[in-house]
Amino acid sequence: MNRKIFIIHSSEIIRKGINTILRNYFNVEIVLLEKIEELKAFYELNGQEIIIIYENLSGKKPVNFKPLLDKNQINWIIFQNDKEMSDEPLPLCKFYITLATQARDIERMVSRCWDKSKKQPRTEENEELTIREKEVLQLVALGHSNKAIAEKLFISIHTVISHRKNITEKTGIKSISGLTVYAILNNLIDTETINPEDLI
Amino acid sequence: MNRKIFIIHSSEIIRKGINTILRNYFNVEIVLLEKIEELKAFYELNGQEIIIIYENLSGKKPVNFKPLLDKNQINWIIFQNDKEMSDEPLPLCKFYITLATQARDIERMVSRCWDKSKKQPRTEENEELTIREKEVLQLVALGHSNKAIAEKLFISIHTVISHRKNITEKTGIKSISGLTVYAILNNLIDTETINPEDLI
DNA sequence: AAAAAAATCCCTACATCTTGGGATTTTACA
DNA sequence: TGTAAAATCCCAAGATGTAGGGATTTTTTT
Repeated sequence: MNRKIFIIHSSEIIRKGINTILRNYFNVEIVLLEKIEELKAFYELNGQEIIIIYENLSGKKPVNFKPLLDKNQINWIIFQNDKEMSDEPLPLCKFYITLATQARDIERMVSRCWDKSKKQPRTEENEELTIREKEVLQLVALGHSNKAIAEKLFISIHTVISHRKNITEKTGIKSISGLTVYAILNNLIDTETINPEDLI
Repeated sequence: MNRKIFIIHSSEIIRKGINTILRNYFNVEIVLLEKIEELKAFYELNGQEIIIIYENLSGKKPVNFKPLLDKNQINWIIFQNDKEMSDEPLPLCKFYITLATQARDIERMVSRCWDKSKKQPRTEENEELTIREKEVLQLVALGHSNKAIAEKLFISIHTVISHRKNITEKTGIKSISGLTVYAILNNLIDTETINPEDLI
């Protein structure tokens, strides 16, 4: 099931702060919105698991998202300024973020919102890349097209595509930039010696 | 001259939010601190150009950093909660960040802090990327498609393509992997904190 | 030698990116 | 307040990549 996190807050600083914190822990799409109204643009999101983190400064009664996104499994986390806690209990929400909240607290809150359904399996079958796959990955990270890789390795483009499919499957990384970072972290290419401008 | 930005704020959310915003615009070291006392660990920093962004919530009279870091050229920007503006004028500081401050405003403030010392020498035909171009480049390096970038930035895909054309022209880098390496080397993305598996 | 794993090759339909043209509106600055 | 730069938007054709199926031949391993 597709998962998303919406961060709705009027302050760009806070939006980006929470985003930075969550990005490190959760491999899901995070959408930053300034106003609740912008959620309307996502009406078509049905049947998704969603966490909404939204501000409730000045102690107002918080919005109930249920009718807004009815087909989705949603949980929400309320961002509340320390000093302005509402007196009334907040509906369907057990989690609060305050200005002072630490990264690990935020991470824990989001985790709990999802934990009840299921933890990411995180298939660590340790699917090592084969030699050929590493060669292909290296060339991908060096900026070569499938066609160019085929020529360089004296194989057909179909084979290259097959290898890339396997690489994507094993690493779980789809994007070229993700693969590039992976290649750097796994010493398949070297940012010290390689000039980005050399990367065709 | 070595330049640094210190962000001092008790809230991790805000520290990381400002950091995320500034990282996109300034290729300098940014240090995040929770308390002013932690600045002491940097006493040895002499003869540097420093900007300190620190919180002054609850309208207290702000700290004067001058004696603290005397040998440095320092400027500071005060983080002030909207609702709690101090009545007395703040010394030597013309810039404020509030909760509601936008990325562009923060960037401008920091720019102005440094602008007065010296205008960018405009070395060579300094084909600097614009702010928007950097934003797009960052998202490219984070693995997003043009379409996804368009949605994320609330612009049309045509605009994204335009920006990418300009980026390619200015940097001379065509491939996504090359742009990713460029982004890493220019601190637009951070391999320390970003997991390649997060790169969609 | 049989089984398993790796490497090779092929296809189609569709999605996405690139290239090479534009044009208009906003914003910054002098 | 006018100008330049930045940001925005649009099109079409062709290139390239992706997703989903396969299949065959080499190597390795047991």
